[in-house]
Amino acid sequence: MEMEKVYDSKKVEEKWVKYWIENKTFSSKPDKTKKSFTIVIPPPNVTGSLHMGHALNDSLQDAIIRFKKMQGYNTLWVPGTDHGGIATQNVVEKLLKKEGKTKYDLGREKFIEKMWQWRQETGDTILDQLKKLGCGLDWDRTRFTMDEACSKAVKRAFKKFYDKGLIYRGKRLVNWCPRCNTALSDIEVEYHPEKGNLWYIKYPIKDSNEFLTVATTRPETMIGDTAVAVNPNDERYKNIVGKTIILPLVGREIKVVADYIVDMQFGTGAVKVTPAHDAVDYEIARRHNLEILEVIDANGNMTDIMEKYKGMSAKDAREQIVADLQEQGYLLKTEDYSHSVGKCYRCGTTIEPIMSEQWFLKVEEMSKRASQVAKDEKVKFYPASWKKPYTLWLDNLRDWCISRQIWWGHRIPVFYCVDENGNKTSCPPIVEQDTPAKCPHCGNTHLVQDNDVLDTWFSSAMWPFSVFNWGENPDNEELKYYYPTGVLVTGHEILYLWVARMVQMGLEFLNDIPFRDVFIHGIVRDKHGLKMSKSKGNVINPLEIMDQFGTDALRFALAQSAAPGRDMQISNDSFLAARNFANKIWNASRFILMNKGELEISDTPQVKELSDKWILNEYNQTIKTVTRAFEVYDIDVASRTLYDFIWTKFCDWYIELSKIRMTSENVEEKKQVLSVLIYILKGTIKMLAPIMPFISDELWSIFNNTTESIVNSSFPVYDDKLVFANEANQMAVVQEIVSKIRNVRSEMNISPAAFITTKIKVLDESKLAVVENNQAYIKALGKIKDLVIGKDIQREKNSALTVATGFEMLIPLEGLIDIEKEKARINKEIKNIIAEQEKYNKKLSNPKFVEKAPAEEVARIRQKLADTQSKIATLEETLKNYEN
RNA sequence: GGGCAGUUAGCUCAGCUAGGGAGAGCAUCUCCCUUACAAGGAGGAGGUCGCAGGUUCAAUCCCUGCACUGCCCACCA
Repeated sequence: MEMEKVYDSKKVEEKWVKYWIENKTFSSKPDKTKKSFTIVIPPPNVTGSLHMGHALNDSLQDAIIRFKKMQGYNTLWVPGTDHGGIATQNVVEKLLKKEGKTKYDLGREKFIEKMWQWRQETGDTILDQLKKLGCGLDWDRTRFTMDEACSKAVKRAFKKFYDKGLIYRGKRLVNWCPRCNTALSDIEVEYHPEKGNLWYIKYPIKDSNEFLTVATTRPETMIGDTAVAVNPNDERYKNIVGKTIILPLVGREIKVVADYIVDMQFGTGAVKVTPAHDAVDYEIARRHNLEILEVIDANGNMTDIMEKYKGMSAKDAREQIVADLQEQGYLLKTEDYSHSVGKCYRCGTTIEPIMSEQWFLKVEEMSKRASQVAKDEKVKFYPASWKKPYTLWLDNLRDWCISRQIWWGHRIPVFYCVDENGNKTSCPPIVEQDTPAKCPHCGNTHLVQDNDVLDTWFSSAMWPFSVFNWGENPDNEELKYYYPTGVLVTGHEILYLWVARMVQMGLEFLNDIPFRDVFIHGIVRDKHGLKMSKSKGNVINPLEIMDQFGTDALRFALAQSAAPGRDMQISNDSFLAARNFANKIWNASRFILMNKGELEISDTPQVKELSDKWILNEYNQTIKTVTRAFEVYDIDVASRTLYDFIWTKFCDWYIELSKIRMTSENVEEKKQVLSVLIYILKGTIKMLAPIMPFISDELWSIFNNTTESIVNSSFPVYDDKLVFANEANQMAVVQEIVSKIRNVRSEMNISPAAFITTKIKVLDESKLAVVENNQAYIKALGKIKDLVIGKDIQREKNSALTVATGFEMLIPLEGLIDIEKEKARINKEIKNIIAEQEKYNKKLSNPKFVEKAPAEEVARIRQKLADTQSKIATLEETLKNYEN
C-alpha cells in the first residue's frame, strides 16, 4: 500500500463516514451478556446548523462512546433533533414575513403544515453534519421530539402529572413576551442591565398634609397600585403602617402594609405595590390579600383601568403619566438609574410580567428528589463544582409555567366539552392521551382541545426515556436495558433549563436517575476570549475548519482544550497544530510501513534491547494515564498525553533509534524492531481512535489489512509486565549524554550533517556498562563516527568539553578551535550549573532540613550537590587550561 | 447581595487530590531539505507561578485574607 507523503484528510474521511454508516458500526441491540453504556445526544434544534459548540459537545460524546465501546461495553448513542418550540416557530414566521404574510394569514392548521414542511426540508442538515464529524450514532434510532413516540410520551407524562394533581391551571403572574405573544418560564428570561430612571413620587396620606414618597422604575404601573409597602422594622414608617393613601391621578384609596421583603436601604424604603406587573409585588399581595388590578395587557398596551390611558402603549403611557404627575405636583424628582431588565431568551424583547391564565407544574417534590440524588452522588458532576449550583437551584424552585401560546409544539392534551356555540359547558376538562370521541360526562361529541402547546423543554426533559418508547410501553426491554444512561454531556448554559428537569422527570416516571454522570464542558470562545456570535463576526465555522485542516484536527484541537467546566479560547493556530500532529502520526506510520515492506512481523513485540523496554514502559504508562483520563472525562488530559507520547517519545527517540536496526543487514534485527514499532503504533492509534477516529481507522486498516473498524478492537490495557524501571533510568542516562553532545554541536556551529569524534570519560563507574552497551544509540543520535569510552581519557585543548552527570565529554574540533567562543560556552554552562547548585546549597545549609526532611530526600539533594560540584570543577579546570 | 471559576514564558494553556527538579504548543533566535514527516529535525533565549499573610525543614501546589477578570443565581421598588 502506497501512503502519500502528506496526510490527505479529505480522501480518508469521506470513506470512513460512509463505512461506519453502511456497516452500522454503531448500531446497538440489547444484549444481556454485556453491560450497556448509553448516551442520548442533546438534541440540536431542527433548524440548526453545526457550530463550534455542537462540534465540541458531539466530538466529546463520540470520544466517550468510542472509548467505552473499545472497553467492551454495548454502547449506544442515540441521535435526534429537537422541535425547538418558539425558536423554530420564529424562524418560520420570519420566512413568512418575507412573503409579506403572518401566521394568522395561514391559520393554525396551515401554519403547522408549513412548519412540518420546513422541517422536512432542513431537518436533516445538522444530522448530516454530525455524520461528517464522524459521530458514532446509531442512525436507525434517529428521533425527533415531535415524532409519534415522543409525542406519546409527552401526553402520557401530562396525564400522569394531571391525575396526580401536579398540573393545574390558574391565573398567575407570568413572564410574557409581547413579541412572541406567549408566556415563558422563569428561566427563559434573561436579565440584562439597562439604563433607566428612578422616579420619586409623592403619595398623599389621607386626612393629613403629609406624603409618603415611593421610588419606582415603572411609573406607568402606578395606576394599578393596591398598596404601599414598608419594612416592619423601619422606624421612619412605624406609625404610617395601616394608614390610607390616596393614589395620585387615580384618587383610589390604598393601604400601607408592612412586609419584611422591603429593603429599608433602597430608595425611600417605601414601595408601591402593583401585584399584576411585578413578581415581588405579587408576593406581597398574596401575603396581604391585596386586590390585583391589571394595567397592561398581553399586547403591551394599557388596559381600560383608566379611560385616559386606555390603549396606549406602556411606553407612551409612562411618558404621559410622568407628565401628569409632574403637572399635578406629585413628582418629587427623577434620577438616572441602571437596573436589570428581563428579556425574552428567544427574541430579546423586554418581558412584561402580566396576569395570565396558564398551566403550571408543581415541582416541589420532584425538585427535592432531583436535588437529593446529586447530594448523594447518585448523579455525579464532572467537574464536581457544578453540584452546588445545581442543588441550590432545585432547592429554590418555583412552579413551572408549562403552557405556551404558540402553535409549534406538543398541544396540551386537554379537551373541553362545548356547546353548539363553542362555549365551554359545565363538564370538567378531559385529560386524555388519545383524543376522546365524546365527553365522558355528558356524552357530547363536541369537544375542543386546549389551544396552548407545552414548553419545548417539557418534551426535552423526557428525552432520555422517550427515545426508548416510554410513551408506548413503559416496561419495554430496551428501556430497561439502556436506561439509565451513562453520561450526559453538555455545556452549563442548559444545566437548569434541561439537565435538572431530566433528573426530575426521570425520577418521577421511571423512579430512577436518567444518567449516572453529568459531564459539563466549557464554551468555545475566540482567540480573544470572546463568545462567538454572528453579530461580532468572530464565528469560526467548524465545517470550514474540517475542510481546511481535517476533521480529526478539529476534533483533536477541541478535545485538547476541553478541560471539564472550563471555557476554551481557540484560533486557527490550534487547528494548525492539530493538523500537524495528524501528519506526524501519518508519517511515522508511513516510515514503519515502508520498512516493513513484505516482511512478516510478529504480533507480539520482540524485546531485544534497552530502547525496546524503555518505549514499552513509556507506552504502558501512557495506557494508564489515558485510560484513567477517559474514565473521568478528562479528554484534554488523554489528548495531551497521547500527543506527548507519540511525538516526543515514540517519534523523536524510539523511531530515530530504530533506524539503527532498520538499516542493518540482519533481517531478523529489522523484523525484531518492527515488531515493537508496530505493536506500539497499533496500541497507540487505538488509544487515539476515540479522539481522531478517521486517521486511526485508516491506519488500522492499512496495518492490519482489515476491513474491521478499530472501534471493534479492544482498548489497550495497562500491563504490570511492561514496567521497566531500570531501563527507564538507563535510557535517561543515554538521553542526557545525547542532549549534551547535541548542545555542543549546535553551540559550536558544527553542521548537523557532519560526523564527529567524541570521547566520553566515565567518572561514575556504575554507569560504564550503560554507555558501553548503548554506544550505537549515542553514535546514531549524536552523529558520531568515532566514539571512545574510557575511564582514563585526557582532556585535550582542541576539543570542546561538556559534562553530564557522571561523565565528561570531549569533542575534538576540526582545525583550530575558536578559544574565545569555547570559553564563553563553558562559562555559560558553568553559570547554569551554579544556579542549580545554589538551590541545593541553600537547602542543605538549613539544619532543619537535614534534621527533619526524609533521609532519602536529604541524600538525594546531597548527591545532586556533589554532581554539580564535580561538573563545575571539571569545567573550571578546562577554563583554566585555556588561560595558560 | 449570594455562589462558582480563573490569575504560571509575548499568546493559548498544563502542572497544583502524591508539597522537594517551572513545562508544552504557537510566536521568536541559530543551524539543518540528515530520504518518515520543512505541516519536519537539533539547539537557544524567554517566567520573583496576581498580592499579602499563615502552616511546613521545604509552597506555583495546602490554609486565610485581598485585588483583578469572567460566569451563574437573587425579592436591583
